[in-house]
Amino acid sequence: MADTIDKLPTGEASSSSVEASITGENTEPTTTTTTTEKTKWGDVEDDDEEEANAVSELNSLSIKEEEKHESILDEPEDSNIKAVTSGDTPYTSASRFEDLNLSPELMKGLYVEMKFEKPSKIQAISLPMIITPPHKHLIAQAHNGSGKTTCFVLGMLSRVDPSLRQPQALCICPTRELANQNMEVLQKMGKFTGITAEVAVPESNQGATFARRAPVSAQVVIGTPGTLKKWMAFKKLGLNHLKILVFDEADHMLATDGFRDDSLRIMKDIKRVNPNYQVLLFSATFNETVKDFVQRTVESANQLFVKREDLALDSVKQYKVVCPKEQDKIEVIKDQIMELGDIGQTIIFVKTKVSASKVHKALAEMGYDVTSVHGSMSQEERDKIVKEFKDCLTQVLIATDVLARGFDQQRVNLVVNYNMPTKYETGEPDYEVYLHRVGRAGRFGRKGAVFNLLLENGDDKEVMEKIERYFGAQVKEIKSWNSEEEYKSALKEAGLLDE
DNA sequence: AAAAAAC
Repeated sequence: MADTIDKLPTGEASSSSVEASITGENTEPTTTTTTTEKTKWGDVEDDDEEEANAVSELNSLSIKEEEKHESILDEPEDSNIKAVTSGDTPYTSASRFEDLNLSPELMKGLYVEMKFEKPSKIQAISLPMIITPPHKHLIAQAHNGSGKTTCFVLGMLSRVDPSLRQPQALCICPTRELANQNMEVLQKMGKFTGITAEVAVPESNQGATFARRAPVSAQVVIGTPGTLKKWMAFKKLGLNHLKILVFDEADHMLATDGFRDDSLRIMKDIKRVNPNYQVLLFSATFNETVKDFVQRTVESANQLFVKREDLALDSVKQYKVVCPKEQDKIEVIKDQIMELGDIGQTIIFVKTKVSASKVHKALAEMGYDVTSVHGSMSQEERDKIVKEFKDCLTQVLIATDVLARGFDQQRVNLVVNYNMPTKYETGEPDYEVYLHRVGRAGRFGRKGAVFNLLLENGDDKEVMEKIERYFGAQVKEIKSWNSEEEYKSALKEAGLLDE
């Protein structure tokens, strides 16, 4: 992870309003707090990082910060988060990490290693819910780049008993890259705690050596579904002391076209051994279908949701360009992006592994230095390409949706949709994937831009319109696909180019 | 007609 902190949005207090309502007996009005201190976001890893707050007195409920002025800072969590708590446990938003009763070792990790100053919005609200007994389940939605990772990583670390050398916390991720990235965050944040952790992805511990390996003694395990299932099936991962299970990108982990079967299986196996375990579901997106399913599946959970219209990141400007032919998309990338100079890093998303190779080849043949990642590459190759990009050794990365979710590289300022995201079965827009791709830019409130490259013929224009309508987002059109001036003014408007 | 995980 980068230790450098580049420009962080700072500014006067930004506030947002958070509503808390309660299902259950008590319905008390929420209290209002206004944040007036300066806000400074710490360097964030993947999806998030932050801290938590604590639970304070058991008064009524929670949490509400009303706000007035629009924030002048590009804070990703500027919009409302609707909180619904289950039962009568009162929670108070944590405005400081000190409110969370964390161990001194963990606090040191937050301040010294992570360089955090104070909890982000989602952290302030969710951490008390995660940490406070009776440790109810949590379904939490928050914006891309707003600090979700910190919520669940801190949640896991704070719940582990360091003296018990057994797996106690488990985190399931949709890709190996995300598992690795989350592990990096966990090790950094937990650096002074002595808590042990292990990644469970196919690449490690394989083949003949697997059968002979000792059962996991690491206290936190982060991995991908297949490998975790395998470890469990072979009794390498004991569940007896598991007290917390986290699903990163939870909507995808519980979608029928995602990892629902694996996820349900793992939940069931843990529940059989430990009925009182805690489940945390985190994602920036929960469409109505998945939301309904998870609400029925993870019962009596505390819930945090963001309205669809509030989900788009204000700091990331979106544009669309209609290209007459497929080849013109390559021309756009070549003339308008590769020749731009210094605007930070770029990710070009494509639909298939074959397109990834094609686009890569086309640009490479023109002499441009680009790299690409997709799921057919060897794990070593994937790791190498991703690491080079994270180390800023490469500027332009072509990727399939392997990297659509969760991938945290703060220097990504530009996202290009070479192909629009659509659902496999229906051809309908994949709204969630679109939002996640956009979220690869503008991490933690940074400025960014998205160029959607649409083909003149076909469904692209309709797909784009539906996405605009769905999020109520403003997507400006670049009228002439080959007009350098238009791209430049777009990038200036997005704040990526100087006047 | 697919991205991803992994058997």
